[in-house]
Amino acid sequence: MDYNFRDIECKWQKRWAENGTYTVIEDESRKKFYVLNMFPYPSGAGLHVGHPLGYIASDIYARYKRQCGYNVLNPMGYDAYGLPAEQYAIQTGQHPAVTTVGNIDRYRNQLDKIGFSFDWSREVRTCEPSYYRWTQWAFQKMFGSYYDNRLRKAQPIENLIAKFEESGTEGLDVAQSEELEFTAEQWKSFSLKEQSDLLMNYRIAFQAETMVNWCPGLGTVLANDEVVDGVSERGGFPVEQKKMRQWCLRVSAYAQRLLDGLDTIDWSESIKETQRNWIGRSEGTEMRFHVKDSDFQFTIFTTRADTIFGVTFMVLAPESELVRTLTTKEQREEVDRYVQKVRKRTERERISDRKVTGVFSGSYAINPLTEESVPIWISDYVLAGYGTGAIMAVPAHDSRDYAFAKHFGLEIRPLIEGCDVSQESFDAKEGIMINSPRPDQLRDGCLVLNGLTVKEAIAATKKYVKDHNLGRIKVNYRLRDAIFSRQRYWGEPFPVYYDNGIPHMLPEECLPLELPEVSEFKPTSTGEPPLGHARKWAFDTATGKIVDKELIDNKTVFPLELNTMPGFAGSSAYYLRYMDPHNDKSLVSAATDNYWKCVDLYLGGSEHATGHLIYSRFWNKFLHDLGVSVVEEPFSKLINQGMIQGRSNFVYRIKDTNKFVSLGLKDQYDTTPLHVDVNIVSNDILDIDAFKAWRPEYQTAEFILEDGKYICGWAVEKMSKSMYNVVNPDMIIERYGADTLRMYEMFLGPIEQSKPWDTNGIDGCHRFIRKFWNLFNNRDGSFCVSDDAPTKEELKSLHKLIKKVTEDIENFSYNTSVSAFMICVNELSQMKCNKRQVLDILVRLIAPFTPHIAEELWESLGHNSTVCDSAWPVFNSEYLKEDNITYSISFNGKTRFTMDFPVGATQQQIQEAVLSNEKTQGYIAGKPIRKIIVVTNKIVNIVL
RNA sequence: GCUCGAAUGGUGGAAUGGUAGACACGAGGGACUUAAAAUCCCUUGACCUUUAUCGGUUGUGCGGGUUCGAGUCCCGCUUCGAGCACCA
Repeated sequence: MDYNFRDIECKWQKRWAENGTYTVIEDESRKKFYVLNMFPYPSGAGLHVGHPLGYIASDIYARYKRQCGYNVLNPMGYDAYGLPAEQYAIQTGQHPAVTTVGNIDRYRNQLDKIGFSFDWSREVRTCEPSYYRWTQWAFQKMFGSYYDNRLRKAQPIENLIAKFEESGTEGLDVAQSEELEFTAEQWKSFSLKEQSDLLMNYRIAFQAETMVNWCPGLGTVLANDEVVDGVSERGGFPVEQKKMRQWCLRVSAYAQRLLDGLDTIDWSESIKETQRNWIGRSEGTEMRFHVKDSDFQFTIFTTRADTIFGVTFMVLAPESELVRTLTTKEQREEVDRYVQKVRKRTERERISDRKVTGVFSGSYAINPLTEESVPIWISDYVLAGYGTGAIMAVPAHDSRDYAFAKHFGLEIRPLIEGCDVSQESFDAKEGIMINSPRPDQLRDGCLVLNGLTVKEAIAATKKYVKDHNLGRIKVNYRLRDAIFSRQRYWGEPFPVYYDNGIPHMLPEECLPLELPEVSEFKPTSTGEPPLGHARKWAFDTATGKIVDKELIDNKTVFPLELNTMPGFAGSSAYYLRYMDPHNDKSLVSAATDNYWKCVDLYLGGSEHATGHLIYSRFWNKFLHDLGVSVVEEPFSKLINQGMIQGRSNFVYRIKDTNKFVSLGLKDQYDTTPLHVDVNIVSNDILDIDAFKAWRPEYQTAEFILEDGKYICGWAVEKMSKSMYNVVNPDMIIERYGADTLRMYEMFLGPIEQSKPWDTNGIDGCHRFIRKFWNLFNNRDGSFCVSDDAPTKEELKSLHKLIKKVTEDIENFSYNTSVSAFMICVNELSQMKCNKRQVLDILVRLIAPFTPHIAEELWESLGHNSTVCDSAWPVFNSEYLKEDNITYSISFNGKTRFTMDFPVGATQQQIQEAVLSNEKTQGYIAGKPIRKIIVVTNKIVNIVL
């Protein structure tokens, strides 16, 4: 029988589906292993060959683990909410649900052809009520919680309310937006609305007026990680800063735990580093400065407390509340003008144009240590959102302060021995301190930093500030709270209604709150989000039903929230839902959660480093505090598969003609390179007839050939439609089969590396699979496995392979194991090996890589079970042992001759044998041998 | 600017400090064939030498170092990629 991959793959895919081969159930008697891919957003373009790379890699691992006896969970689902479907809906009126389902079907169809071992009975879709019910539930729990810094844990908000009733904010140590102070009496005197507003300062899901990234092009706000270089990640529309009341998640409360957790997980150093940067922990000092001729004081944050004696001015962020208070009458007009001007600048302009600008506030601050007064300036190089929005400026040791001081002619006072600040500031945290004031110039006590190193000086100043109650030691994080509202239709609705402007959670039994139908997907004419179009969008507290909004009476029927949740909401806990996808009592049952625990191997792109991978770690930690997720870190091992880039081809058109010149001759003409569809190019040779048929305007094209061929140029670019370099997996499968595709994707290179797709090399893998098939099948098509005992050489070749493949899979080094298969099959076919004992093992080894052909051959070997349930072969080193070992005898790094020694020869025996060998007789090139070193790897090195 | 990672033939890429370039593509040559496809065999880093074999020199971005021995370890650069970036 010939290798007919189409029939074989079709047959087995059908059989797997019918028999539920990959359905998995919890089984306490077996060890679990949880493999997960980042679930895809089903885009309209379908899959290209880059998408399945990670799925194939994880599928190989999942199948391998299964053969090793693990109970493997390998689920798949869809991140179904997202902007493209909604944009499409706005343009065409097509409901996003319809588009999404269509795309999902297409994805499923494509995925099924590749032969994955997914358990589809556990599929989740984030846009289905039975799924997003638990997204809404988690949000409500966050609303009902605050973060206790002492316990390092989320707590029910009721505990905090009880505390306020008893003793107000006294001795409170909790995560909060701003530090508030009130007594129990004050708390009790507040109105309901005031209490509600105050609690927002502490809740983990809270509403706040914040500066948000407003994207007019998309009509919504965006999270920080959704904004890249001042434009929206999706669509590339400009983003501006705007103050809006929004739902937020207090991710910052978990900053330290998110940082600490990184040390406990097996992720790549680069992605951990990215997260560390994003969290941006910095240890420093907060210091209070009094304002001259006033009782007013304000706080600044610095990491360089040691430079307190070099402070020559202060700077406020233009958006800071302090600006209003500290601007004097005389300066008001100028300051207002400046603040207005700054506000108009977009994020983008700020980044591209870093001119030094600023304005004097008119006030002076008093240095708490020296009582010296220094001017307070306002400039946009200080950010309102970080620290306190105010800084002490030390131009000698901070390049930004330096630039500002030079521009406005302010004093620059160096504090480190030997540093030259005439051209630039000295920012390094090293050197010996000088220029401390004399003790009698200090306000109280004495702090002399002279002679200390920077590090010592920082510590000494911190201690001084603390001891003299001038401020406190403070750790700041760059990580901001996540803005959680989107003014969109296609997302999870908030299970929230409003009573007199006070948000209330829908009762848990009313979940899920389903996304309503709307007449339009655009914002309303009054600027409300799309849900403003929904008629049936009010909550009746008396009946617990969703009713028409005309019935709103603000007594029992209240308006519902019009915002929806952002994309990361649904993807933050989906790995938990896969464990128990049909549970309608809880997100995941305790028993199931306790069995699967966490994802053992997570695969996905590194582009989610500061988005999904932070949010879901945060989300999981919160659930963990609630007692839901038993393990604090959800993904114990993470592999980031590289992007598959496109390999574009070019043709060169001679200017103003319809004539195309081959690559090697193009320099002789004035040409324009044009992208040409890679699917009509083979080995960079253009299929001229296909090219003429490709576009009507090329029908009459003429060509200047070299050697009778048209050679195309090429370049590596992103795989995209507009570059005509998209390669579709369906097409590859049609031509070579899924097994070849799987092998080739793994063969391309290390899984973590980005690399261009080049269909040219695929023949090698296809040839290999045919060769493998031919070990079992004669040329004439007959099955030809013999029951003879295998030879020593055959077993050696086989066991070398078992060892290599097992190690490689464990190390995710699939490309080298594909090579190992090729070598082994080559050797075996040269030995004409068709022994059952060998082939039986070979099939089991290759099954994770090429499951279809493996099943087919496994069946023809006479097994009744599937090969995916067979045992992983055991390596036996006995077969690799040799009688004699050939040593290379070398000096000066060159092999001079070889000698054979029996296995187990001692170092001394070898040395003596080499010394007395007839070729040396103790001398080489007339010089006596000084030293003989026996190197493990069959090499003996001689030193003269 | 700070942090992390990388650099090996025409290409993708192999090498626990131990014979660099496995494996594959591409290229060249050959066998089979009316021809094509398919299959199989040989050559393939560069340079020198030779009719050919044999042989030699050189070679992993650059410059040093450690070592009997360095693509691999250490120090100093260069280039490329990624992340963060007026974060005080």
